[in-house]
Amino acid sequence: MKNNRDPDRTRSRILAAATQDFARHGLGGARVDRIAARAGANKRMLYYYFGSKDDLFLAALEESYAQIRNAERALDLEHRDPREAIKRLVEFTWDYYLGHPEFMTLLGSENLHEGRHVRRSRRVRELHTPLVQTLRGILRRGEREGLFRKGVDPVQLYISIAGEGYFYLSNRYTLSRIFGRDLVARRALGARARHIVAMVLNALRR
Amino acid sequence: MKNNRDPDRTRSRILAAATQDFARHGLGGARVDRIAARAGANKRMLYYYFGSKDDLFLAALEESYAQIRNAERALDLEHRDPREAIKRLVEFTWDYYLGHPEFMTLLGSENLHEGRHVRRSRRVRELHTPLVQTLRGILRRGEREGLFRKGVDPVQLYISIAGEGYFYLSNRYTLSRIFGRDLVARRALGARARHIVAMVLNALRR
Amino acid sequence: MKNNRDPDRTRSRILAAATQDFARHGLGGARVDRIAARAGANKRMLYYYFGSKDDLFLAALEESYAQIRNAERALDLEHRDPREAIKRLVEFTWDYYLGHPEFMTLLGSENLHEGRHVRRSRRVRELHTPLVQTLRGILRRGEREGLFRKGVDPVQLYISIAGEGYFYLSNRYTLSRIFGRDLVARRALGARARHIVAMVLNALRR
Amino acid sequence: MKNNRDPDRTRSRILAAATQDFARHGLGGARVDRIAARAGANKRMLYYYFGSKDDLFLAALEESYAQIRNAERALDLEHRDPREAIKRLVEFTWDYYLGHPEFMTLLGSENLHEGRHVRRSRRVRELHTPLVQTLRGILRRGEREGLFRKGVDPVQLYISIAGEGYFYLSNRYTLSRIFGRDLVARRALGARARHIVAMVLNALRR
DNA sequence: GATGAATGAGGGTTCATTCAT
DNA sequence: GATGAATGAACCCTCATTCAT
Repeated sequence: MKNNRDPDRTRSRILAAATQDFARHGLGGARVDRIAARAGANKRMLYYYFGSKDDLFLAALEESYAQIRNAERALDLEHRDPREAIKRLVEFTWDYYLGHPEFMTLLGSENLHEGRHVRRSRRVRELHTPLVQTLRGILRRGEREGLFRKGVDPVQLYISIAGEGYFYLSNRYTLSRIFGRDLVARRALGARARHIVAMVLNALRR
Repeated sequence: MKNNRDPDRTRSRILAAATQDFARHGLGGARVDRIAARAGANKRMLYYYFGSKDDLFLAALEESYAQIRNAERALDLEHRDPREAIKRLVEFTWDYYLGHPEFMTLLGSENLHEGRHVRRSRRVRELHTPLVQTLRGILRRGEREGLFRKGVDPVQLYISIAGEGYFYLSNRYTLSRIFGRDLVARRALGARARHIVAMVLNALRR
Repeated sequence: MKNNRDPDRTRSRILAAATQDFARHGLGGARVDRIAARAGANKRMLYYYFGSKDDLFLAALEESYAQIRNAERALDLEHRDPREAIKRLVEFTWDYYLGHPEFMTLLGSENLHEGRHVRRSRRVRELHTPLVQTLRGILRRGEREGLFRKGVDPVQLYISIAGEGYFYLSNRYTLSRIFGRDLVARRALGARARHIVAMVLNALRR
Repeated sequence: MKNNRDPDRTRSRILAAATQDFARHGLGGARVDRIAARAGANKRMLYYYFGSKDDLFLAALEESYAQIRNAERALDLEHRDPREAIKRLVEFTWDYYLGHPEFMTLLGSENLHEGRHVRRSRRVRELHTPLVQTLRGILRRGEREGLFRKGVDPVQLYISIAGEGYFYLSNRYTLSRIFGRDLVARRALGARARHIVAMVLNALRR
C-alpha cells in the first residue's frame, strides 16, 4: 500500500496533512514529522515538493483562501436583492467558519507571524479583488433602492461580517469560559447566526 | 546591576517580560531564556515564582484580563444614557485592543490551545460576571426608554462589539494584504472606529 | 510548629530525612530540596550542619553502619554454643536487611561511587574491628569442639552470611522477574531464611 | 571519520557505550551526551534507535542478561557429574561477575528503581526459564545418586551461588574498607573463589 | 520520486549551592 | 540558628533540515 509513483496524490496528501497540523497546532507547533507520517509520505518528500516548512505553510494558506473564495463566488450575489444578498453572505461566512475551523487557525498563525508568508504571495492578493467589487455593487444597489444607508465601505462591511463570526468561533474557548456558557452548543450556534444576521441587516438600514 | 532581594519587583518583571514574549511569539514560540533575559532575571527564578512555562502563561493571561476589566469598570457605564454608554464601551474596546495588541495575541494563543489554561482559572471566570450584569442593565434601560430594539442578548452584543475590533486588528496583516490597503494607517484606524460605532448603534436602533 | 531553636532535633531530622531519600533514590537521585522539605527544615540548614550533599551522605552511611553494629553486639554471640551463635548471626543479618532495606541501598550507592565517602571515614573502619574478632572466636571454638571444619576465614564467612541475604533482598525486583516468583511474599521470605541457615550451617560442618 | 550509513554498527556502538556509562554511573548518573560522544554518534541517534534514556537502559540490561545466559548455556551442565556441574556453575558465575563488573552495576541500578524496566520486558523473563530447569535436573540427579541432601530449591540455590560472588564483588569498596583488606588483590580473589566452591559443595552434602 | 540515517542547535526544566538579611 | 531569593551549569529531549543511496 505504498503511495509510490503517484506524485500528484503524494503532494496533495502532504498538503492536506499539513493544513490539518498547522490548524491544530499553529505554524510553530506543527511538526514536520507528524505531517509526513499523517500523509503516509517520507519526510524528504515534503521538502522535495514544498521546499520548507514555511513554504508548505504558505501553500496551505493559499489553498484555504482559494477554497473559501470559490465557495463564495458560487453564492451568485450579484443577481439578488441587496438585502437578500447580504443575508446570504453573512450566513455563508458564518457557516464556512463553523465548518472550517482550520481556516481560522491558519489566519491566526499567519497574523501572529505578521503576515510574512502572505506578503510574498501574489495569488492571495488576486483572489480577493472580485470580492470587494461584488460587495461594492450590492451596497450601491441597496443605496439606490433606498434600502441601505449611505457611505458604507465594502471593505469595512466585509470585515464586520467576518469578524462577527470569526471572533465568536476562534475565541470560543476563552469566551465560553469567561461567560460561563457553552458557546458551541447547538442552540447557542443557532442563536449566534440569527444575532449576526440581525446585527448586520439592522446596521445597514437607512 | 543585580536585581537581588526585591522579590516583588523580580516577579513582576518576569511577568511583564513573559507577557511581551508570549504576545509576540505565541505560547509555543515564546522562549524561556528570552523572557528571563528580558526580565534581567535568572532563568531559574521563572520556575521559582511560576512553576512552569504554562503556569507563567496563565499568570500573564489572568493579569491581562484583570487589566482590561479594571479599565472597563472605570468607564462608569451604569450611570449614563444607554446610547452614550454603548458608544463609550465600543470606543473603549476598540482603543484598548489598539493600545494592547499583546492582549489579542494572548487570547489567540489560549484559543489555539483550546483554552486549557483558562479552564483551570477561577479568577478569570470571576472577573467577568460584573461585565455581563452591566451590559444587561444598559440594554434594559435602552429598551424601556424606547431607544433599543428588544431581545438583544448582552453576551452576544459584547462579542459583537469586541469582535468588530478584534478581527480587524488581530488579522490586520492578512486583511491588509488581501484588500490591498494599509489597515493600520492613521486614517484607516479612525475610519474603522467610526464604522464600528455606527454599526453597533444602528444595529441596536428600534 | 516551627522547629526553631532546637538544633539537635533539626540536625537529626535532617539526617533521618536524608537517609530515607538516599535510600530511595540513591546518592545521585536524592534531592536536597526534598530532604530539607521532609525534615521540615530550611535548605540552608542542611549545609550549615553537614557542609554538602556528599558529607550528608557519609553521615547517613556512618549512622547506618553504627546502628547495625550496635544491634549485632547485643546478640551476645561470644557466650553461646558455636552453632547457635552462627545461627543467631545468620538470622539476625537476614532480619536486619529485611527490616532495613535502606541500609542496602546506601551500601549500593556507596559502592557505585567506588567507596569514595567511606574511604575518608575513620569511624566506619573502627566500627568493624570487634565483629571480626567475635567471628574468629566463634570459629575457633567450633573447630576445637569438632563441630566446624578447619580453615574457614571469618571475613569470608561474614561476607557469605551477609551476601546470602543481601543479594536476595537488594535484587528482589530483578530476581522476582527473572524467576517468575514473588520473592518477598511472606512464605517466600520464610523459606529463604531457612535456606540460608541450612546453607551456612551445613557448609561449616566437619 | 564519520560513522555514516552503517545503521547496525551505529546502533551497537551506542548500546555498548550506554552499557558502559550506565554501569559506571548508574541510570541517573549516566549522561546521554557522554554516551553519544563515546559512541561517536550524534545524540539524536540515541533517540532515533532507542526512544529514550530509559528504553536504552532496558536494552542494555536485556543485552547483558542475554550474554551471561548464553555463556552459561555453553557450560553444558546437563551431561556432567552433579558435583562437577555445580562446581563449574559456581566458578563460572564468579568468573563472570569478576570479568563483567558492569553487569552487577546494571542490576543494582535496576533494583534501585524497583525493577521498573525489567517489568516491561518479556525477553528477560524468557531468558531464564532454561536455567531453572537445568539446575533442577542437576539437583535431582545428585539426590538420586546420594550425593546431595534433599529438598534444595533450585532457585534458592542459584541465588546463593550468585549472591556469594555478587555481594563480595559489588560491595568490594565498602567491604575492603570495613575489613581493612584489599579484597580484590589477586590472592584475595583466588581465596574467595575457593571459599565459595567449598561453601556451596559442603552445603549440598548429604 | 523515494527512503532511512544523520545532524547540530537549542527547547524547557532541574540541580546543588550560596547570598543577603 | 534560620530564612527566602538567587545563581549558572547541565540535563534529557526535540526540532527542521540534509545526506547517501
